[in-house]
Amino acid sequence: MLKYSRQRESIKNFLMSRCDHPTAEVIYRSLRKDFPNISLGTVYRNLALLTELGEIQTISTGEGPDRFDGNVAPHYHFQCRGCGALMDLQMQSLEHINLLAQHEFSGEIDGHSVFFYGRCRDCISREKLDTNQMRKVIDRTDKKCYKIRNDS
Amino acid sequence: MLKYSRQRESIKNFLMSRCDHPTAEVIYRSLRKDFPNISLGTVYRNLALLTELGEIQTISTGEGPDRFDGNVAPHYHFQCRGCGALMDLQMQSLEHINLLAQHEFSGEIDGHSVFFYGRCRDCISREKLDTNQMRKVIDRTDKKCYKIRNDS
DNA sequence: TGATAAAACAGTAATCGTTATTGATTTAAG
DNA sequence: CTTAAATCAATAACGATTACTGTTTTATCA
Repeated sequence: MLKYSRQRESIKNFLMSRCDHPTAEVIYRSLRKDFPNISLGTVYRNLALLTELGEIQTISTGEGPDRFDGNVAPHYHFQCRGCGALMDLQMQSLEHINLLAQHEFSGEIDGHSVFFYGRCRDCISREKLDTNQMRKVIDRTDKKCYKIRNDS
Repeated sequence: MLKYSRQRESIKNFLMSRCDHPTAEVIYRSLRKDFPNISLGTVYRNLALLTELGEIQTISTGEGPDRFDGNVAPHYHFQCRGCGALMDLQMQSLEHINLLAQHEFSGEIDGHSVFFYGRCRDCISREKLDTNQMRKVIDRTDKKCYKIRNDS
């Protein structure tokens, strides 16, 4: 039987308030403001539990620690080769690639995971700066944190 | 300066002889037949070096240890949810998905990684067996180990 | 060849991210 | 309010990988 816990609720709320897919460590450091005695193990345990319940998503990037996503609506991710930032992509579903993969395959394909790589806008700006001998930044647009809707 | 090493050559040869994307541990255990004193650190160091040189590929599955692939020609992988086996897929390139991802994105997308999931043929057979109260296997086709050509 | 320097080695300790264990605390149901 | 189970904090243990150390191998050049 699942019992309520303030720590778990707080972890979920924190994740839903962010779009940068924080690590367990980042969540831990933030939650210590509200729960000075919370332990990293509690964070990991609840992240695993919430993932099992389907309330959040665990994202394994294959480089460094896992990232966590409060948005369980299907969507794809981009990771910047420059700064490592992980961000959501607004794009259609790629269901059709399952059929392409199935075509010459003897097993049963029922899903896929896709990551896109490249440079984020900020790193592109920074590179231009570097090649221009650190010319001053004139206008620096802020990073947008858009939400992909869960319902619809 | 890069110097020849028998251990490194052997690791590369071993990887090129297989299509099951072994882990460092598996490579290590196999190489101990030829090099009784080889250390796991040597295997890891050379796998990292060979990857850097572009002679092999490191595959991070996000579940358990990394896998290594002697085939650096671009191709996609399938992982079985039943037995965890990682296998090559024969399918066309998915270059076009980069454009789909780029469409509403402000950075620059230059690559992707795709994994497919499901059940391999062997696990599907095993499941049928289970539901049929372990009826005897009549004909069991062997696992094929095909090679995707590096040249073309 | 033999001497030399750099690279690679085996062996081992350390690191990182994560999971498991323990005895105390919190939750929810009677 | 009692009780049992779930959760907790603290900490130890774990698996995969990397770093360190002193020795051996490789390639260069005398």
